[in-house]
Amino acid sequence: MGLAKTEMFTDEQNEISLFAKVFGHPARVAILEHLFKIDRCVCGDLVNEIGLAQPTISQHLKELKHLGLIKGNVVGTSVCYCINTENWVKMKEVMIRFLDKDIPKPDCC
Amino acid sequence: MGLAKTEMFTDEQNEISLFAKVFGHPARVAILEHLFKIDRCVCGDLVNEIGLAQPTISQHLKELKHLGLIKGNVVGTSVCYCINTENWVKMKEVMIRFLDKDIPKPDCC
DNA sequence: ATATATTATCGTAATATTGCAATGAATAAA
DNA sequence: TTTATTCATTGCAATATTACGATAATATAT
Repeated sequence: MGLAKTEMFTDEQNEISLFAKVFGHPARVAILEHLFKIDRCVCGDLVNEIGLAQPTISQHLKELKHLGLIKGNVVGTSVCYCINTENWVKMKEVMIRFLDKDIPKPDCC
Repeated sequence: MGLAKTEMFTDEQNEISLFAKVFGHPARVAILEHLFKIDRCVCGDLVNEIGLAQPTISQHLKELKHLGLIKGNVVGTSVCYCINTENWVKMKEVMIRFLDKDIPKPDCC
């Protein structure tokens, strides 16, 4: 059905999957890496930087913003985007808690 | 077109997005967490544990296996799955390098 | 007011994902 | 050999995602 049955999972499992899903496209990874690299806020040169069409970039930005990982401020006719550092740190804690489990004995089967 | 243009991104960006995509469904998160929890290898009780139909679980397992994050050994009529610890550590390094960037100054825009 | 620039939204086509019933393959037990 | 058990695979329907052209919305400049 193309629809994840979220009701049968814990809130944490659903949260992890939502964060992971937004990282599940290289364009969004590239947008985030560029925002980190230039440190200060950014506007629409993401289109030039990445090479996808403007509506496509805009759509990816929307998803990142919707999850709270970036912020966008209107500056004149353009929009300045930047990392939402507070939420990024929270997300990082959730994801690292998931990734950083005790490793079981090797060759368990 | 529903098709990511992977050729315009770096290998690392594509790798990150592939790992993230597999975590982008709560069932796969739940499978992995259960495999970590019971520490020793696991077979088909994942269906009971999670509550999705057997073909659905089997499909998710296939994706996790395809990415190398789990291993599966045939034991009689059942199959024992476990974390592929070596690859998990490698994946973790890639993901944490992505997540753990220097945080820019707050309120940059 | 008009023109320009920038970004968001809408609509649409192509493809991917999710979930499961039905079925198949393999092994173990009777 | 027959039957039961377990898991994989196939096929399909429903939904989601990706990408972009066209267009709307907003603000600035002339």
